[in-house]
Amino acid sequence: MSLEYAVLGFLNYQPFSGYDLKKMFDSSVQHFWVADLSQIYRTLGKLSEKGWASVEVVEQSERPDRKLYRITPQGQAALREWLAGPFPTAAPHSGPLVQVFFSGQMPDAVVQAKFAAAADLFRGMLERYQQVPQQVQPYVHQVDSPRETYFWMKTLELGMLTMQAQLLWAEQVLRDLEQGAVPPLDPPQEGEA
Amino acid sequence: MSLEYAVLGFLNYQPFSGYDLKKMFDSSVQHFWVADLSQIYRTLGKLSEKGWASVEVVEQSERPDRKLYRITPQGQAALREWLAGPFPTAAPHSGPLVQVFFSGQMPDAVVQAKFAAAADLFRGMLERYQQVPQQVQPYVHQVDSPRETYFWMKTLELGMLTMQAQLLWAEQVLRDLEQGAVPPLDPPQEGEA
DNA sequence: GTTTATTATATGCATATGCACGTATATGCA
DNA sequence: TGCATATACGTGCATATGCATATAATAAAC
Repeated sequence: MSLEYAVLGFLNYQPFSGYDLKKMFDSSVQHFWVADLSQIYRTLGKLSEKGWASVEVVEQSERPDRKLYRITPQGQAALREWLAGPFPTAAPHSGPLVQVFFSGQMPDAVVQAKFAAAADLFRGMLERYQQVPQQVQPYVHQVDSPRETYFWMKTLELGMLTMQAQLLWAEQVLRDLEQGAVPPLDPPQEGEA
Repeated sequence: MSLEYAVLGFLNYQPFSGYDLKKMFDSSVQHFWVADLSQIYRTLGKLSEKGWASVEVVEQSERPDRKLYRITPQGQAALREWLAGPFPTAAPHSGPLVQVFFSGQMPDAVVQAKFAAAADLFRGMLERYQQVPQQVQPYVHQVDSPRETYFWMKTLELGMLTMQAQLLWAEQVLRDLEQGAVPPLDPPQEGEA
């Protein structure tokens, strides 16, 4: 449901085609919302069905036609209503933490490899997050509102804070493993002895 | 997909009925995986279809019959394989952050109310997390493995760290709002003037 | 006395998402 | 020549999830 309003939020800045929206998503909110292109197209379809957006076909020679979507007054009203409403709290579902929860069933070597990979992954994510300001730069100029920029940066800040926390947490497990601070597997393995 | 392995992970400790699994989920992994009862039943069905779990109907007088699910050797193999495999990285989708991202379109009063509510929500979550150790206590005794307990507690620790970070972050926005550190809305409103 | 909660299992339906694939044109690279 | 990539729009299918609802018995609360 939030994708609908994310798209609406972007359309409230300026008209977009689905293809351009995908770029906008990838360069601005990738740290908290990864949007599939097909999902964006489906959402745009729903928005125009509801009358929350209007479509204009822009013909291009040498390139496929573009469909420019523009937010309607009804769309703006719906967006405002949603933004003023309660937080869309979703139940958490973390696959990685499921693995961590049951990691005690694996030997140290496997756990070590897993957390080393996780730490690398977190470091990579952090680096990508650090590039977000440059990536949104053109949009910051286009929208040209310090207030918007403040909240955009706030979402990035939270992403970096939590990613940093996850990295530190994984590194702590790695240290515990090195120092023998993780209780050992009771039955060393099964089979040979 | 991870739910399947979460259920399998619990079955690897001891046989469970769907109803009891729901209680296990709610008292141990609620901070990173909230499971719907119907979803648990469906997953158990799939597990026994695959031969990863066997079913035993336990008849009870005065209560509905229970279906006790037991992990099979194939199930144990599948679990081990998954646990040793890569992290199941899922694309992030945060509805709340979508709202924050577009909050600049709302006046200060609305934003203030939203972040105050968010901070309250985060505080409530933190309190619930703090009760998890007591809630898992019986299971800690049953499973009786310091190694398992270590990783169980690690997931809780990460949950508390990130929740704490979110709370601090929301309180910072609230302070910015109070101190006028958030850039103002350009067109005060629309309509009257 | 009636409603609600607890124990216990399940189906049905709407919606969201991911991934594969299909269509079409033009450019650049090997 | 062939293949990948960028532009641009989608459909189809499998799966996951949430919520409502059905069934059925007992016990407690109002």
